[in-house]
Amino acid sequence: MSRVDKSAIVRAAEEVVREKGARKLTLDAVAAQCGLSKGGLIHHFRTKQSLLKAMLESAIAREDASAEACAKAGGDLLTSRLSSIFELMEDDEGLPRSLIAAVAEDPALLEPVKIKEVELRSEISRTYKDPELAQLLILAAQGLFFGRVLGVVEPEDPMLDRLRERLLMLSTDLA
Amino acid sequence: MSRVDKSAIVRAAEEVVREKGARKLTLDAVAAQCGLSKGGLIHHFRTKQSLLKAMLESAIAREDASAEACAKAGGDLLTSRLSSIFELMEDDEGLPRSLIAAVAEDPALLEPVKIKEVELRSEISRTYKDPELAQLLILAAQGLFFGRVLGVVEPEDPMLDRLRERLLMLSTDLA
DNA sequence: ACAAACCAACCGGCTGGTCGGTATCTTAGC
DNA sequence: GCTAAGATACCGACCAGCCGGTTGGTTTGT
Repeated sequence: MSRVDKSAIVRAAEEVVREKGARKLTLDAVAAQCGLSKGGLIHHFRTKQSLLKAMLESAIAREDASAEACAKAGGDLLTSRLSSIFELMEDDEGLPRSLIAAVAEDPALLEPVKIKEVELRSEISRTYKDPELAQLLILAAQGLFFGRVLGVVEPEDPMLDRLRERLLMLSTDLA
Repeated sequence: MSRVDKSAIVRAAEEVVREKGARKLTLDAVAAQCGLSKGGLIHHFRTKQSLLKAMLESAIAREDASAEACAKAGGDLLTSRLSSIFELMEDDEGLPRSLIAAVAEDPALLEPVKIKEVELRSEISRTYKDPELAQLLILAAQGLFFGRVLGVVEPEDPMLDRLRERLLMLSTDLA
């Protein structure tokens, strides 16, 4: 066993980005955050890129899990996805932070995100009578999400709740 | 007179980000791009932060000008804003690139963007009977916009045109 | 004993920014 | 109109700190 595992390192990296910004996401900073030497950190992730990749994968997995949980609870595709986006927003901002860090470092790292997105779109096209409108609802949620990522939307903004309500309403109308 | 002016430097910086990514936006790279030595560049922008700031301001000004032009042509507030977002997307990606570079370097640089956003929101609340729905339309366009910034939406995607049509339709319905 | 986990010192390249100088332009006084 | 003087634009060598990654070794678990 090890004192820390990979997921703890990923969390530490997210914490660093949240506290100091994507530009300050250095191996030293991550190592310090999880009480490891840089050498120890490198033992787990041989390059910084591989750490970024793990951060993205972890965030994607979390979003998928969240959407699936909502789907299990009876929500349709659109509602599940919308809920998971909002959950990510309220939650910990792990994905957004990872996104910024990754895209700044190397845009190619976003490939898995892109693939997920394309899958979602085709799934929507297959499921809904009016796929464009369904798309737009997802996009609106994502727009809000990015607004929070960039810090242009305050977390406490009451408008946020109203918009979520409205989106979920429109979503059930569509089903 | 000078061989190059500040706006030329800003354009060069955008070009660097577009070609090499936000992480490679270095003073040396920008200097090379506009045929200047680093010393010459520093003469115009004393720090990298001030260059980033100028990039953001330039991008914001461009978007405002675009929206205003559309408003002059008879569009209402929402339609104008939607059009300007789509125009930015097709155009040169100056703003998106600047956004990424800035947020990676120092999130505080986004303050002016945030202010603009808040203004727009209150303007929408004042103008429309159903401000939430108007908000959602803007957000959807922004979501699309960020999708392009991150490279998860292809520029040639035919869906893009359909979504734009749809958004503009919904916008005129709302007016 | 063997491997995996971890550490601390170190290195080379990059990057933001400085510095001392040169070239080009502007202005003033004659 | 000409020139001296000051300002502005620009150059390129240089530096100090940072950062990703290496290495050679020590500890820890089995």
